[in-house]
Amino acid sequence: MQNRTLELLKSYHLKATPQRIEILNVIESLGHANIDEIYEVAKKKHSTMSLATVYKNITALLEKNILNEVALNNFKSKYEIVKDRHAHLVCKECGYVQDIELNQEIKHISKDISSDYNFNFENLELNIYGVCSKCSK
Amino acid sequence: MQNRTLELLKSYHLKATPQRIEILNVIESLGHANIDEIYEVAKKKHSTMSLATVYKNITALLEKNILNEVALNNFKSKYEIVKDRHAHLVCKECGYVQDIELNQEIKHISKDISSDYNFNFENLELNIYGVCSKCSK
DNA sequence: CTCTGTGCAAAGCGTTTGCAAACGA
DNA sequence: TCGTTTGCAAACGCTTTGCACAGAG
Repeated sequence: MQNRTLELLKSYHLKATPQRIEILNVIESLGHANIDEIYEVAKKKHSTMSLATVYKNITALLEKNILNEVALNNFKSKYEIVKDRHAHLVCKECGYVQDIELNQEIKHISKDISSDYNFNFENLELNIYGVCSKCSK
Repeated sequence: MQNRTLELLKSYHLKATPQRIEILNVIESLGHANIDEIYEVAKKKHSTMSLATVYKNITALLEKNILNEVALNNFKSKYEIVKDRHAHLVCKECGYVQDIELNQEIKHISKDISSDYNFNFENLELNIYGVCSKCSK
């Protein structure tokens, strides 16, 4: 797990319990994962890990902006470590999410919106749905 | 309700029941609505309308691509009548969703992606999160 | 007339909550 | 030591399902 994440935990007075660290490790290694995936993988290292613990931690980490929710059509939300702006390729078949770079043009949009629609911009989410190479075979 | 929608129902052999038409009317008039909102509003005209009917219809209409799901961070999914590409302004406070035009630049992205990532592009969803004018007062 | 759609009640799941014990700081 | 976190089990709420009846085509 990144040191930055550990520091974030400290700064928010969230204790670095083995369970919490394991959850963060799983999310980092998978890139994006839903509750069940996190639970299943984390349980391998931490046999006593409970689903309730996963839920409680996800909620806490979302509140502190250490994690980000990725709401998906047709699939359960996935979670990712907060990182710089990027877009998602989402496979409609298997639900796999892949990060791609967000090009400069799109980043501009935010400013325009704020003024055009009297909307207090915070962040932008671009999800591109389709079928991944694996599933289209 | 648009005639186009009625034709779509016919072409898919979905019966134009009063309940189904009312549900479509509610979604069209609200723009975007979640299950409960649809149920509450539709019930006003159709006092016998049941929640199960709403669920079943939403599922059927999604399958036929007459409706589109709008998955949201922190809120229940909303549904909209399928329409041309557009983006969403999403208020983090109240969950209100507003359509905005999707500019030309973004539409280009789709083609690039397909080749760059060996990804079979289908559609793109751009959600811009922030606080609406009403909530920022 | 046929077959889809509706409404109800029950079943099924995913998620949250309360609490006692464990544990990090 | 103190306050947070964990794990369990129960509670909760949303969604789905089965079935008999109604109704659209």
